Amino acid sequence: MSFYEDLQWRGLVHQTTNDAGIAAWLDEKPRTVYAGFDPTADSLHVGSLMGLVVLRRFQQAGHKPIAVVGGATGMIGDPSGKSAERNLLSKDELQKNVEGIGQQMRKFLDFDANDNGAVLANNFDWTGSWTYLEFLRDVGKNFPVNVMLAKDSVKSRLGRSDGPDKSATASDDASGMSYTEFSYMLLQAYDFVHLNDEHGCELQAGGSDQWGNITAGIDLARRMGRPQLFGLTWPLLTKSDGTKMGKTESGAVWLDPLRTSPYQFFQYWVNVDDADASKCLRMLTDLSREQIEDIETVQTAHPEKRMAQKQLAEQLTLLVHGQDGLEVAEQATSIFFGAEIADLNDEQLGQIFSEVPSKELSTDKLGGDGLAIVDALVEAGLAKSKSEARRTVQQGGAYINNRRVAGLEQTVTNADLASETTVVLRSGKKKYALLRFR
RNA sequence: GGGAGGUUUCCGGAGCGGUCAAACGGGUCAGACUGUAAAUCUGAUGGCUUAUGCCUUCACAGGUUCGAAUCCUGUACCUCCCA
Repeated sequence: MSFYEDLQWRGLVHQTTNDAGIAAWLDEKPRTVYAGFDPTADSLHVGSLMGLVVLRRFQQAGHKPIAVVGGATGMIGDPSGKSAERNLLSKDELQKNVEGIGQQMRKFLDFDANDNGAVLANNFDWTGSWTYLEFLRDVGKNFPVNVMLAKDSVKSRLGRSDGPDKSATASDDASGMSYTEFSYMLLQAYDFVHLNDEHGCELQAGGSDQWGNITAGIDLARRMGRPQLFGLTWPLLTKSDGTKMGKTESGAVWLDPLRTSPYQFFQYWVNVDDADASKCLRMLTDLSREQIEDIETVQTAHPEKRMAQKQLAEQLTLLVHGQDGLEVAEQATSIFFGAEIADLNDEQLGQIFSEVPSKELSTDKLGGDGLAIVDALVEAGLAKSKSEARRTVQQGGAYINNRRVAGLEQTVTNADLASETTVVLRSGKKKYALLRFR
């Protein structure tokens, strides 16, 4: 199976600018490909995973990937897929974000390979020093406004309902767009030309919402006398219910362990719907076609084993957080789902329960008869009042180190320390809190 | 400007002088079931050293009564109707 066929099988090809020839073109010799990333935060999130994984695949197949962080375009805001004008970020914020993102990319791309080492570029570097007049003369001149107006990304924002897809063009939220956003396309188009000049980049990949920007770049290159360039888009990663992948009630799922812990990250994937799991396996993991098909067979026969979700979580956590992150996530998972907590040290507990609230108490409390379970629950913040704590215990919903509390008379003593200083309390299925005794 | 009505525990909403910490529904929290799902079922749901006890709560402030969320007076806010 060729590289391109593999991409297709994985469902990573949505549209290309040359369906007939691109497979052979990619096989012919190593190509240079680029994809852009939005520096709206100092970390990437699951939404950006597709781009990273696609570039990674290209690199593994021998092609040279360029990750472009939009330091310049980020100052303007891509109107594609947005329904409203975007807030602009300051230069400093963007600089910080670009650095953070570049760091994360190292996990996906090899920047040191000899022949096809990945390149990280920031388009602010080649656009930041432009003057307005230069830009208008060199780039703007090559953009017919009527063509720009015909792009879906523009059309939907202007609320014109004469597009090919009338239903998607919600004319009732015609919020309009500023001249600044209108110009976004020109900047991204020029990126492609620049990368072709500097790195011989011939292919731009992006999400399907980037199609208009990609073709704009190809058009611009032609008008400016550059070679024929190519474009490829992947489908947007959506869930079977139509919503975006990588969002939880509490916000985006980030790749930065400080924003989304390895455990939470792992859990996100374990909880993916059955209907979406195998799609994600294909698109996002490095597993081979055979492996994935095996998993799918098991999944169909025994959905309750959640094989696809487990594999997905394991593969992606390993990729994003490394072996250590995966181990912590798995350990945390077994503990959060009932395994008894014992024989751990403070450091392990601290990692596993990093986002669990904790409270420090004096060691004295453990002496004598110990600390009454009801008081312990209140101290740990798991119950608002003693009455509430009492109810929880009576209903069998209180746990010390994942062992169910037998009754109201039970106390927390030295024997209950799960590590040097810490007792893990739990109320109900998922609510944990730590008591640290100093 | 004239007229009518409302304000209750997280929300909606009963309550019409004692048996009201206050029906019922929703939510929430526990438990069971389960695939770390959904649905369902069970229990709990003001606080207090769990008590046939005490304290705080029915817009706010006073009053009548042995006794008030319930009656009266005033204050604030809200809704509706007629101009």
